[in-house]
Amino acid sequence: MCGRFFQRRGPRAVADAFDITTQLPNTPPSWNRAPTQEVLAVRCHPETGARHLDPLRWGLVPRWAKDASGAARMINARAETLTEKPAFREAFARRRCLVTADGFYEWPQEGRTRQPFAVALRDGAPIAFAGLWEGWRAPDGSILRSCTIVTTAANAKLAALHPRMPVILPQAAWPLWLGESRATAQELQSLLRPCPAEVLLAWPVNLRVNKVSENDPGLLHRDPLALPLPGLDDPPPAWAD
DNA sequence: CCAGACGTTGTT
DNA sequence: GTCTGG
DNA sequence: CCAGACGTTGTT
DNA sequence: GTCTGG
Repeated sequence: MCGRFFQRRGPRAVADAFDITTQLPNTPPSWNRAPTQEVLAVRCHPETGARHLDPLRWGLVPRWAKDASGAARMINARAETLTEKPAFREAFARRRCLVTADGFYEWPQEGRTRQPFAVALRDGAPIAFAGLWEGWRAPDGSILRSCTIVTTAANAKLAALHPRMPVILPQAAWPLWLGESRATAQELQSLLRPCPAEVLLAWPVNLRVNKVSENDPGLLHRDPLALPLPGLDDPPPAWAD
């Protein structure tokens, strides 16, 4: 699944990677983005067609929610049931976005020690998670914009860590998912599959990542005490501080 | 009709 | 809001 | 996802 | 155990 991720790049670099020419938010990089926090999402403005990079709260709050407190459990949406679930159906049809990241964390289920792993693209490129967003009107009249990350079955690489993984969309799929080019629900659904195992790296990282308050580049360092796991990788050399 | 849920994950 | 359960 | 709280009364 | 907060 995807319950924690990291984004080493700042808004400027993210905007460059996603061809954003509109105004930039000042959301700082983070090595520990957690549910209920701000994440950076790419959205296509329905009228101008322009791409925007916007801060959204991670954890979708449906329009009909009475308060925003239940959001922490709506951090993921299963790709297989997007069209059925009342909480996501409308957003899937009209409010899709790309949640930007440089990688994510997984905590393997089996095992006594909950050794966290980082997962990233082998080439170090920015990641676009398939996302959905919603606007929720708070009692005071303000609008809370929130989002969720779509999950699918794990590929061979991640199956050792977890049965589910976030949907990572290739650049070619971005216009369709963002609604910049017309797509049927079936076409959109076909984008929601696991990315190829070969493009991913996974390595054990510092246990400090468990604590949301810990947030520095050192979280991504390989944990020297981690037990061997089939298909384990080394961190990208460029990331060793 | 009204009331109440509306989500994901994984657990023994 | 919209659907399900009673 | 993990970490941390989880309660009321009345007391000094 | 289960819920909330980050």
